Amino acid sequence: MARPRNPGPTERELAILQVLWECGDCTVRQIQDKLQSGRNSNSTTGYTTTLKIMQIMFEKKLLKRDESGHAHVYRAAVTRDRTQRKIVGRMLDQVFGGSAQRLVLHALSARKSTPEELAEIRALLDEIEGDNQ
Amino acid sequence: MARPRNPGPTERELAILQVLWECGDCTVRQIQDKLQSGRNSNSTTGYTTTLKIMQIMFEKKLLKRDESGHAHVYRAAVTRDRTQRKIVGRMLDQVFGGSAQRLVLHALSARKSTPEELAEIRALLDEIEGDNQ
DNA sequence: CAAAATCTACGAATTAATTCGTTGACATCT
DNA sequence: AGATGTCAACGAATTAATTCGTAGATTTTG
Repeated sequence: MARPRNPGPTERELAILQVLWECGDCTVRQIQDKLQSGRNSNSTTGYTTTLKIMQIMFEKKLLKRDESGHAHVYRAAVTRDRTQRKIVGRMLDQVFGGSAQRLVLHALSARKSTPEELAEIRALLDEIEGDNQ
Repeated sequence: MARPRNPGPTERELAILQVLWECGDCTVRQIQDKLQSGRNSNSTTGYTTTLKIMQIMFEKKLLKRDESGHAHVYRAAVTRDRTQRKIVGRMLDQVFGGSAQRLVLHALSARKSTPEELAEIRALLDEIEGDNQ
């Protein structure tokens, strides 16, 4: 009679995954430092908060960890690609009614892309059209 | 000492906005029927639940309503474009580290697009490149 | 070794989101 | 008018997410 659990990683969990995807294996302390130093506009959170979230992520199988040392060393148990794909897929339905086109339009207008990036997107379009024929 | 309020519309609120954006003005009953008939894979929710969410959305200024009749008539107070833009912007940072390109790649591979849609995306790319020069 | 620092684990507190039940007002039907 | 049905408002209950405090174990430092 209440909200069912969210399928994917939450916002905070995603921030932690970002660090792990970029930096590889980390202790909680390393994640905490990265989050604090590079925090964009979020509130400062304490060490135990980060620890707690990572423990939950471990239970959810979002992270693996090496417990041999005193400080546990964490690693992402899900790939960046797969996670991003799931999130985009869900957002396509929830926000864009399944229209990938509208999503792309907004994505391209939301940030300025470099000419190189635009060229890569063109290449992808070529690839997709090639498959269709 | 807890979670701050989410900035944008929640998942359920988004589902209601989708209907209003597509169908225009609606009573709670109409929204409820649409959600039940077209529900994809979500659990069935009762009338009062939908009513409650729409009342909260009214308080949040996400909806306007005409209270002159017995059954209130609701209307979206936020545009689809603006809402989608915000959500994409937030997701760009949270999920894709600001890389619009990666988001586009996933969006295009997540769903098959028609040749017409792909052509429109090309046109948009042309436009963007024109602006840059 | 003793003191200080660090880390994990446990549990508590807070809040937003979600879900309904119930009640009273109003409308429609017979 | 009386019975029946619809609707808004209120409040309660549940759960996930988030945030820390504290205690006990381990490591490092003097």
